[in-house]
Formats: sequence, C-alpha cells, structure tokens
Amino acid sequence: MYSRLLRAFGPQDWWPGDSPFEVAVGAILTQNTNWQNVERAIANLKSARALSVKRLHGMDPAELAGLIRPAGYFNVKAVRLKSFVHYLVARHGGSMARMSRKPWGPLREELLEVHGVGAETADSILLYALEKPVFVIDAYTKRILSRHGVMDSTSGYDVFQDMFLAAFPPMGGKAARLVPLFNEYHALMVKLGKDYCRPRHPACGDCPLDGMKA
DNA sequence: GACCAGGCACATC
DNA sequence: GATGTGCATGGT
Repeated sequence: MYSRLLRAFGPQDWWPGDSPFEVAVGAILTQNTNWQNVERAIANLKSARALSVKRLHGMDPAELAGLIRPAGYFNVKAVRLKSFVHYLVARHGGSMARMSRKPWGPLREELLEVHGVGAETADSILLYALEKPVFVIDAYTKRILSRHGVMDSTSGYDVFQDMFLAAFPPMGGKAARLVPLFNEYHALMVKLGKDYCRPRHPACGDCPLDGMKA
C-alpha cells in the first residue's frame, strides 16, 4: 500500500512546524478540524507572540480561546492546550527537548493522562513533534482500511495500530528508522482519504489501491 | 443549506 | 463495552 501511494502521490512533506512545541499545539488544534483553520489559529498565536510555553502557561483560557477561534471548538481547545502546557511544565520543565529524552512508551501513557489528549493526538505528538516511531491512526486510515476490506470498521484504535505495526519486521534497536516511513505513510493515507476515499463516495474508480488483495 | 474537517470527554443504556 | 451527544469555525 505504501509503495502504491508514494508512487501515485509522491512525498507529502508533512507537518512542517517551526518547532516541536508548535507541532504539538497543532496536534490539539486539528482535532476534528480542517488544517487550514488550524493555520489561521496558529497565525493568530504567532502575531500575538503567544506561541510559547511561558505565554500559554500564564494566559487566561478566555483570552486563549479568542486567539484560536478560527480552529473551532475554541473553548474546549483552549482548556486542552492549557492542560497540555501544564503537563509539559510540571513533568518536563516546559521543554519538548527534555520530554523527548524519555522513551515513547512511558511518554504515551503520560500523554493519555492529559485532559483532551486521546490516542491519536498523543501519537501525533510522539511521531511528528518528538520523532518517535509510533504509527498514527485517524479517521481517514480507518475509513480506507475498512472500505478496502482490510479491517472491520468497528475495531478500536489499538486494533488498527497493532495491525500496522505487525506488518513491519521487528527493528530491534533500529526502530528510529521507522520514523520517516511512518511520517510519510500517515500523510499519504490522509491524501488518499481527502482526494479519493471520501465519505459517501463508496466507489472511486481510479483509486491507487484498486486491485490489491487484503 | 447540507456536508465535511488529521477527536475527545462525558452521559447513558 | 457499545452508542449518542456537545463542542464551532470555515470551505465546498
């Protein structure tokens, strides 16, 4: 699947934030939200000089909500951003670099404890901000795999993720090599989901995956 | 005007 | 454990 998608679409050069912290903020803002709207919110934060751990940590949630308004769910996401920043300060001295020194297994457990950070957001932060070898499952991935008969659509997040990981050989101490692959693979799934495997489009005649056997 | 977008927490059965 | 609901803006 990866080979076909890469051949069809080319590298996606995905999620280029200016810093790991910005990527983590984007991961929360993009929950169930178009990335274009997230970019507006991030631009607002930047022009307010608010895109830093220190500024967000001290900011009133209502003020933060006003800045991230274009991303939707702004009241909810303001609280979630505050929760994440609080966690980052309390557990890692406010530093993504220090956070990254921990193995991703314990980090994932910590992130899932943060209010507003679920499995996908946690894995997105681990892969795209901290460059840990974790595969991200999202609505696109679930739709594509279930529609192509690879997975049951009702299966949970971990079932999808385990299936993906099982498809790769054990890497031992070289798991870091999977990071660029997982990064690109997930981005290609999103591309396919956006352009071909859309909701209420059961048949997509020129899908790059047509003819594959599950 | 309907549908969609890189989820999550919480309530209810 | 499965299912339903609120959260909200902006593009197509």
